[in-house]
Amino acid sequence: MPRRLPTRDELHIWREFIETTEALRAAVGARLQSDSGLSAGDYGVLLALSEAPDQRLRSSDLALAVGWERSRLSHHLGRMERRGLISRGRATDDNRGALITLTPAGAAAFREATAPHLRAIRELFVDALTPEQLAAAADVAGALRRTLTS
Amino acid sequence: MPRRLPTRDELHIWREFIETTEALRAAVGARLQSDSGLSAGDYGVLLALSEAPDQRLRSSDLALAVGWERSRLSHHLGRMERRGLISRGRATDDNRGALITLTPAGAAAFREATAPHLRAIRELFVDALTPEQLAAAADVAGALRRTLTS
DNA sequence: TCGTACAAGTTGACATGTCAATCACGTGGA
DNA sequence: TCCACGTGATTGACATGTCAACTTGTACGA
Repeated sequence: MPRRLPTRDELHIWREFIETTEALRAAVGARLQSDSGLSAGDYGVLLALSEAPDQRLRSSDLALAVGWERSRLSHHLGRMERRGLISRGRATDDNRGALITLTPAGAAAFREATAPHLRAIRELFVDALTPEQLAAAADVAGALRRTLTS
Repeated sequence: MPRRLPTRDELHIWREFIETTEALRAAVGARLQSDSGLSAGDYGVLLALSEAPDQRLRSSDLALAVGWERSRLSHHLGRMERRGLISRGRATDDNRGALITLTPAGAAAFREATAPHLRAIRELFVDALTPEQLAAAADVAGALRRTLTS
Protein backbone atom coordinates (compact mmCIF):
# COMPACT_ATOMS: atom_id res chain seq x y z
CA MET A 1 0.00 0.00 0.00
CA PRO A 2 1.45 3.35 -1.04
CA ARG A 3 2.05 5.86 1.73
CA ARG A 4 -0.07 9.00 1.72
CA LEU A 5 1.86 12.20 1.00
CA PRO A 6 1.91 15.01 3.59
CA THR A 7 -1.04 17.39 3.51
CA ARG A 8 -0.62 21.06 2.81
CA ASP A 9 -0.93 21.80 6.54
CA GLU A 10 1.65 19.20 7.48
CA LEU A 11 4.07 20.57 4.90
CA HIS A 12 3.52 24.05 6.21
CA ILE A 13 4.38 22.93 9.75
CA TRP A 14 7.46 21.15 8.42
CA ARG A 15 8.76 24.25 6.70
CA GLU A 16 8.03 26.51 9.64
CA PHE A 17 9.61 24.06 12.07
CA ILE A 18 12.78 23.38 10.11
CA GLU A 19 13.33 27.01 9.12
CA THR A 20 12.73 28.32 12.61
CA THR A 21 15.09 25.87 14.25
CA GLU A 22 17.71 26.80 11.65
CA ALA A 23 17.17 30.50 12.36
CA LEU A 24 17.44 29.82 16.09
CA ARG A 25 20.74 28.02 15.64
CA ALA A 26 22.02 30.86 13.48
CA ALA A 27 20.93 33.52 15.99
CA VAL A 28 22.56 31.81 18.97
CA GLY A 29 25.69 31.23 16.88
CA ALA A 30 25.83 34.86 15.81
CA ARG A 31 25.58 36.03 19.43
CA LEU A 32 28.32 33.67 20.48
CA GLN A 33 30.51 34.88 17.63
CA SER A 34 30.04 38.56 18.38
CA ASP A 35 30.29 38.13 22.16
CA SER A 36 33.39 35.97 22.18
CA GLY A 37 34.79 35.45 18.69
CA LEU A 38 34.05 31.73 18.97
CA SER A 39 31.88 29.66 16.63
CA ALA A 40 29.43 27.08 17.94
CA GLY A 41 31.90 24.39 16.87
CA ASP A 42 34.73 26.06 18.75
CA TYR A 43 32.55 26.28 21.84
CA GLY A 44 31.63 22.59 21.74
CA VAL A 45 35.26 21.55 21.42
CA LEU A 46 36.39 23.86 24.22
CA LEU A 47 33.54 22.66 26.46
CA ALA A 48 34.49 19.01 25.99
CA LEU A 49 38.17 19.76 26.68
CA SER A 50 37.31 21.86 29.73
CA GLU A 51 35.44 18.97 31.28
CA ALA A 52 38.14 16.41 30.51
CA PRO A 53 40.72 15.33 33.10
CA ASP A 54 43.85 17.50 32.65
CA GLN A 55 41.91 19.37 29.98
CA ARG A 56 43.14 16.98 27.32
CA LEU A 57 41.54 14.26 25.22
CA ARG A 58 42.42 11.75 22.55
CA SER A 59 41.16 12.98 19.22
CA SER A 60 38.71 10.12 18.83
CA ASP A 61 37.32 10.63 22.33
CA LEU A 62 36.87 14.29 21.54
CA ALA A 63 35.06 13.34 18.33
CA LEU A 64 32.76 11.14 20.39
CA ALA A 65 32.14 13.89 22.93
CA VAL A 66 31.11 16.46 20.35
CA GLY A 67 29.47 13.94 18.04
CA TRP A 68 31.55 14.70 14.95
CA GLU A 69 33.26 12.56 12.38
CA ARG A 70 37.01 12.41 12.76
CA SER A 71 37.61 14.19 9.48
CA ARG A 72 35.46 17.15 10.47
CA LEU A 73 37.16 17.33 13.84
CA SER A 74 40.61 17.19 12.28
CA HIS A 75 39.87 20.11 9.97
CA HIS A 76 38.35 22.11 12.81
CA LEU A 77 41.25 21.39 15.15
CA GLY A 78 43.62 22.65 12.48
CA ARG A 79 41.83 25.99 12.46
CA MET A 80 41.67 26.14 16.25
CA GLU A 81 45.34 25.27 16.53
CA ARG A 82 46.25 28.13 14.18
CA ARG A 83 44.34 30.46 16.47
CA GLY A 84 46.13 29.14 19.56
CA LEU A 85 43.01 27.70 21.24
CA ILE A 86 44.27 24.11 21.43
CA SER A 87 47.50 22.25 20.81
CA ARG A 88 48.17 18.79 19.45
CA GLY A 89 50.56 16.20 20.80
CA ARG A 90 51.21 12.46 20.66
CA ALA A 91 49.48 9.95 22.89
CA THR A 92 51.95 8.17 25.17
CA ASP A 93 50.31 4.75 24.98
CA ASP A 94 49.46 4.65 21.27
CA ASN A 95 51.66 6.45 18.80
CA ARG A 96 48.77 6.76 16.35
CA GLY A 97 46.81 8.79 18.85
CA ALA A 98 46.66 12.58 18.89
CA LEU A 99 46.32 14.20 22.29
CA ILE A 100 44.39 17.45 22.08
CA THR A 101 45.16 19.91 24.87
CA LEU A 102 43.35 23.05 25.90
CA THR A 103 45.78 25.99 25.86
CA PRO A 104 45.54 28.76 28.49
CA ALA A 105 44.24 31.03 25.74
CA GLY A 106 41.62 28.45 24.84
CA ALA A 107 40.58 28.06 28.47
CA ALA A 108 40.32 31.83 28.85
CA ALA A 109 38.27 32.19 25.68
CA PHE A 110 35.92 29.48 26.87
CA ARG A 111 35.56 31.05 30.33
CA GLU A 112 34.64 34.40 28.88
CA ALA A 113 32.26 32.94 26.32
CA THR A 114 30.23 30.81 28.70
CA ALA A 115 28.04 33.28 30.56
CA PRO A 116 26.97 35.30 27.49
CA HIS A 117 26.31 32.08 25.61
CA LEU A 118 24.11 30.66 28.35
CA ARG A 119 22.33 34.00 28.50
CA ALA A 120 21.61 33.82 24.76
CA ILE A 121 20.23 30.29 25.13
CA ARG A 122 17.97 31.50 27.92
CA GLU A 123 16.74 34.54 26.05
CA LEU A 124 16.23 32.98 22.63
CA PHE A 125 15.07 29.53 23.68
CA VAL A 126 14.12 29.01 27.32
CA ASP A 127 12.45 32.38 27.88
CA ALA A 128 10.77 32.25 24.47
CA LEU A 129 8.72 29.26 25.62
CA THR A 130 6.27 28.64 28.42
CA PRO A 131 7.18 25.77 30.77
CA GLU A 132 4.59 23.67 28.93
CA GLN A 133 6.10 24.54 25.56
CA LEU A 134 9.58 23.74 26.83
CA ALA A 135 8.37 20.33 27.97
CA ALA A 136 6.66 19.84 24.61
CA ALA A 137 9.87 20.75 22.81
CA ALA A 138 11.71 18.07 24.77
CA ASP A 139 8.97 15.58 24.01
CA VAL A 140 9.00 16.37 20.28
CA ALA A 141 12.79 16.14 20.14
CA GLY A 142 12.67 12.77 21.87
CA ALA A 143 10.11 11.42 19.41
CA LEU A 144 12.08 12.68 16.41
CA ARG A 145 15.30 11.27 17.82
CA ARG A 146 13.76 7.85 18.31
CA THR A 147 12.63 7.75 14.69
CA LEU A 148 16.04 8.91 13.45
CA THR A 149 17.99 6.33 15.40
CA SER A 150 15.66 3.41 14.71
CA MET B 1 18.99 42.87 37.85
CA PRO B 2 21.09 40.04 36.42
CA ARG B 3 19.23 37.32 34.49
CA ARG B 4 19.26 33.84 35.95
CA LEU B 5 21.27 31.32 33.92
CA PRO B 6 19.57 28.21 32.48
CA THR B 7 19.25 25.24 34.81
CA ARG B 8 20.89 21.95 34.09
CA ASP B 9 17.56 20.55 32.87
CA GLU B 10 16.91 23.51 30.60
CA LEU B 11 20.37 23.20 29.10
CA HIS B 12 19.82 19.52 28.54
CA ILE B 13 16.59 20.21 26.65
CA TRP B 14 18.38 22.88 24.60
CA ARG B 15 21.10 20.48 23.53
CA GLU B 16 18.71 17.66 22.75
CA PHE B 17 16.42 19.99 20.82
CA ILE B 18 19.05 21.72 18.73
CA GLU B 19 21.02 18.55 18.01
CA THR B 20 17.95 16.57 17.06
CA THR B 21 16.61 19.21 14.69
CA GLU B 22 20.04 19.35 13.10
CA ALA B 23 20.12 15.57 12.73
CA LEU B 24 16.62 15.68 11.23
CA ARG B 25 17.66 18.25 8.65
CA ALA B 26 20.74 16.20 7.80
CA ALA B 27 18.72 12.99 7.45
CA VAL B 28 16.12 14.53 5.15
CA GLY B 29 18.89 16.18 3.13
CA ALA B 30 20.78 12.91 2.80
CA ARG B 31 17.67 11.13 1.51
CA LEU B 32 17.02 13.88 -1.00
CA GLN B 33 20.62 13.71 -2.16
CA SER B 34 20.67 9.95 -2.61
CA ASP B 35 17.19 9.80 -4.15
CA SER B 36 17.66 12.60 -6.66
CA GLY B 37 21.18 14.03 -6.56
CA LEU B 38 19.79 17.36 -5.37
CA SER B 39 20.75 19.20 -2.19
CA ALA B 40 18.14 20.87 0.00
CA GLY B 41 19.27 24.21 -1.42
CA ASP B 42 18.86 22.99 -5.00
CA TYR B 43 15.37 21.74 -4.15
CA GLY B 44 14.28 25.05 -2.67
CA VAL B 45 15.50 26.98 -5.71
CA LEU B 46 13.85 24.57 -8.14
CA LEU B 47 10.60 24.68 -6.15
CA ALA B 48 10.46 28.46 -6.26
CA LEU B 49 11.19 28.53 -9.99
CA SER B 50 8.62 25.80 -10.68
CA GLU B 51 5.91 27.85 -9.04
CA ALA B 52 6.87 31.08 -10.83
CA PRO B 53 5.07 32.30 -13.96
CA ASP B 54 7.01 31.06 -17.01
CA GLN B 55 9.28 29.24 -14.56
CA ARG B 56 11.54 32.27 -14.32
CA LEU B 57 12.30 34.84 -11.62
CA ARG B 58 14.44 37.89 -11.02
CA SER B 59 17.38 36.96 -8.86
CA SER B 60 16.25 39.18 -5.99
CA ASP B 61 12.71 37.79 -6.10
CA LEU B 62 14.17 34.31 -6.01
CA ALA B 63 16.32 35.31 -3.04
CA LEU B 64 13.16 36.52 -1.30
CA ALA B 65 11.29 33.31 -2.13
CA VAL B 66 13.94 31.03 -0.67
CA GLY B 67 14.92 33.44 2.11
CA TRP B 68 18.60 33.70 1.20
CA GLU B 69 21.02 36.58 0.96
CA ARG B 70 21.83 37.60 -2.58
CA SER B 71 25.45 36.54 -2.25
CA ARG B 72 24.55 33.05 -1.17
CA LEU B 73 22.06 32.73 -3.98
CA SER B 74 24.58 33.96 -6.54
CA HIS B 75 27.14 31.36 -5.51
CA HIS B 76 24.53 28.62 -5.50
CA LEU B 77 23.14 29.62 -8.89
CA GLY B 78 26.66 29.43 -10.30
CA ARG B 79 26.89 25.81 -9.20
CA MET B 80 23.40 24.99 -10.46
CA GLU B 81 24.12 26.65 -13.79
CA ARG B 82 27.26 24.54 -14.21
CA ARG B 83 25.09 21.48 -13.69
CA GLY B 84 22.52 22.65 -16.21
CA LEU B 85 19.64 23.00 -13.77
CA ILE B 86 19.02 26.70 -14.39
CA SER B 87 20.17 29.37 -16.81
CA ARG B 88 20.82 33.06 -16.35
CA GLY B 89 19.70 35.91 -18.60
CA ARG B 90 19.19 39.66 -18.51
CA ALA B 91 16.00 41.30 -17.32
CA THR B 92 14.31 43.26 -20.10
CA ASP B 93 13.12 46.13 -17.95
CA ASP B 94 16.20 46.63 -15.77
CA ASN B 95 19.64 45.92 -17.15
CA ARG B 96 20.94 45.27 -13.67
CA GLY B 97 18.55 42.43 -13.17
CA ALA B 98 19.35 38.75 -13.72
CA LEU B 99 16.52 36.54 -14.91
CA ILE B 100 16.86 32.99 -13.62
CA THR B 101 15.14 30.37 -15.76
CA LEU B 102 14.37 26.75 -15.01
CA THR B 103 15.88 24.53 -17.71
CA PRO B 104 14.07 21.38 -18.90
CA ALA B 105 16.72 19.35 -17.08
CA GLY B 106 16.07 21.35 -13.91
CA ALA B 107 12.32 20.86 -14.22
CA ALA B 108 12.78 17.13 -14.75
CA ALA B 109 15.12 16.80 -11.77
CA PHE B 110 12.63 18.64 -9.59
CA ARG B 111 9.72 16.50 -10.79
CA GLU B 112 11.55 13.32 -9.97
CA ALA B 113 12.77 14.56 -6.61
CA THR B 114 9.43 15.71 -5.26
CA ALA B 115 7.60 12.51 -4.33
CA PRO B 116 10.54 10.83 -2.57
CA HIS B 117 11.29 14.07 -0.75
CA LEU B 118 7.74 14.44 0.51
CA ARG B 119 7.81 10.81 1.52
CA ALA B 120 10.97 11.43 3.57
CA ILE B 121 9.34 14.40 5.29
CA ARG B 122 6.35 12.26 6.15
CA GLU B 123 8.39 9.35 7.44
CA LEU B 124 11.00 11.30 9.43
CA PHE B 125 8.84 14.15 10.68
CA VAL B 126 5.07 13.82 10.31
CA ASP B 127 4.83 10.11 11.08
CA ALA B 128 7.38 10.39 13.87
CA LEU B 129 4.97 12.56 15.84
CA THR B 130 1.45 12.10 17.19
CA PRO B 131 -1.08 14.67 15.97
CA GLU B 132 -0.73 16.39 19.35
CA GLN B 133 3.05 16.46 19.06
CA LEU B 134 2.81 17.83 15.54
CA ALA B 135 0.56 20.64 16.78
CA ALA B 136 2.97 21.24 19.67
CA ALA B 137 5.88 21.45 17.22
CA ALA B 138 4.04 24.12 15.25
CA ASP B 139 3.25 25.98 18.47
CA VAL B 140 6.87 25.85 19.67
CA ALA B 141 8.16 26.99 16.28
CA GLY B 142 5.74 29.91 16.33
CA ALA B 143 6.83 30.99 19.79
CA LEU B 144 10.52 30.76 18.87
CA ARG B 145 9.91 32.63 15.63
CA ARG B 146 8.15 35.47 17.44
CA THR B 147 11.10 35.90 19.79
CA LEU B 148 13.60 35.79 16.95
CA THR B 149 11.82 38.42 14.88
CA SER B 150 10.97 40.75 17.74
C1' DT C 1 22.58 67.36 -17.50
C1' DC C 2 25.51 66.06 -13.65
C1' DG C 3 26.75 63.91 -9.84
C1' DT C 4 25.73 61.47 -5.90
C1' DA C 5 23.41 57.97 -3.70
C1' DC C 6 21.27 53.67 -3.99
C1' DA C 7 20.05 49.02 -5.88
C1' DA C 8 21.22 44.40 -8.20
C1' DG C 9 24.53 41.03 -8.78
C1' DT C 10 29.02 39.07 -8.79
C1' DT C 11 33.30 37.97 -6.88
C1' DG C 12 37.13 36.69 -3.65
C1' DA C 13 38.58 35.27 0.73
C1' DC C 14 37.70 32.48 4.13
C1' DA C 15 34.98 29.24 7.61
C1' DT C 16 32.61 25.13 7.74
C1' DG C 17 31.18 20.12 6.18
C1' DT C 18 31.41 15.71 3.64
C1' DC C 19 33.62 12.04 1.23
C1' DA C 20 37.31 9.33 -0.40
C1' DA C 21 42.17 8.50 -0.37
C1' DT C 22 46.18 8.15 2.21
C1' DC C 23 49.57 7.63 5.88
C1' DA C 24 51.22 5.83 10.25
C1' DC C 25 50.89 2.60 13.66
C1' DG C 26 49.30 -1.75 16.08
C1' DT C 27 47.80 -6.59 16.01
C1' DG C 28 47.44 -11.25 14.95
C1' DG C 29 48.28 -15.19 12.34
C1' DA C 30 51.38 -17.90 8.79
C1' DT D 1 59.66 -12.67 11.78
C1' DC D 2 56.77 -10.50 8.59
C1' DC D 3 52.97 -9.12 6.30
C1' DA D 4 48.08 -8.33 5.67
C1' DC D 5 44.54 -6.07 7.86
C1' DG D 6 42.21 -2.83 11.05
C1' DT D 7 42.33 1.59 13.52
C1' DG D 8 43.56 6.60 14.37
C1' DA D 9 44.21 10.62 12.17
C1' DT D 10 45.28 13.74 8.35
C1' DT D 11 44.73 15.48 3.80
C1' DG D 12 42.71 17.09 -0.71
C1' DA D 13 38.86 18.07 -3.44
C1' DC D 14 34.80 19.93 -3.43
C1' DA D 15 29.93 21.83 -1.73
C1' DT D 16 28.03 25.17 1.08
C1' DG D 17 27.77 29.85 3.81
C1' DT D 18 29.09 34.55 5.27
C1' DC D 19 31.15 38.99 4.81
C1' DA D 20 33.05 42.76 2.49
C1' DA D 21 34.56 44.80 -1.80
C1' DC D 22 33.52 45.77 -6.36
C1' DT D 23 30.88 46.52 -10.89
C1' DT D 24 27.21 48.13 -13.26
C1' DG D 25 23.06 50.35 -13.85
C1' DT D 26 19.08 53.41 -12.04
C1' DA D 27 17.06 57.43 -9.84
C1' DC D 28 16.71 61.85 -8.32
C1' DG D 29 17.72 66.48 -6.82
C1' DA D 30 20.76 70.68 -7.84
